[in-house]
Amino acid sequence: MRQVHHPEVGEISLTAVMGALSDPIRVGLVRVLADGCERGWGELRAPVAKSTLSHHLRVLRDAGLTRTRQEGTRCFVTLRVQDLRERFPGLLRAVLTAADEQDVGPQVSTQDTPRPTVA
Amino acid sequence: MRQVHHPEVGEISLTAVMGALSDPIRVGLVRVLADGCERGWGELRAPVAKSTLSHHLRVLRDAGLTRTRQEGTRCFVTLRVQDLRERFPGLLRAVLTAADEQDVGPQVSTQDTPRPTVA
DNA sequence: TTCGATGTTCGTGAAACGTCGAACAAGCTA
DNA sequence: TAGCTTGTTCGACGTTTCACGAACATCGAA
Repeated sequence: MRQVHHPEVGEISLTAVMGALSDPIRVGLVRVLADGCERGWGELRAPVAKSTLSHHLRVLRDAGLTRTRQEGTRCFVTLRVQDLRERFPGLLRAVLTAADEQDVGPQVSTQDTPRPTVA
Repeated sequence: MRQVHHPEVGEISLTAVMGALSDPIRVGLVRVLADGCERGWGELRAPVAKSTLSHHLRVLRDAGLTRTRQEGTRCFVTLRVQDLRERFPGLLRAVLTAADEQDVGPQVSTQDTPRPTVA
């Protein structure tokens, strides 16, 4: 399809990351990817049209939160856990903890392994 | 002028906070207020019209990041450090560290004239 | 080569955002 | 009372965001 751009670790902007995390669907996506494992694009489930999902994944990618890898016609998405830890120590953990607590973006899941509901 | 609304600690939404922190000027304001001390509205300096500054302070207040107190015709603003720590442990520190590192919102400052210390 | 699957991009609206200046409201002060 | 100070609100403007369906590009399979 097209080679996409990923910002370098040093280029990841705080305000861009904050903006990316200001939408419940995107926070839901981050939660799904939180374990650092790669997920297939088509595996992701969100209550929006696929063009909209593509848009959200693009925002996350452009902000430097995720990395997209292409393989044939398929895409795989990863949360840039290590890069984020390096650039913003403590931020990811704080966000994920709060997101779990408030159950942000609950309708986002993966086809195979739905996220367990937090007690 | 008007009684403003401040969300309770338990009502502070993660996505609202992230959205509030997605603008450099607002991050600059948070940096200025980071020590937890109260600042006078008129003491704040930012490269925008006062109506715009009022808008930004409103966004911060509505998101639950700051508290506004009125005294006569003047307003005083505080960062809700304790509330934020309680609601989002580790978040504020991570954000401030990154904001300092990237020098976000550098044009925001306080007028460094002596001001009445508020107890 | 043709077909189907997979994401991206485009075109289009509706809504939200950031910005400004002007007008306003509330409280001091002369 | 009048006038000044302080900050909010309003209306306007242009930009950006989010949403959708349709069209497109690319690759693997038939």
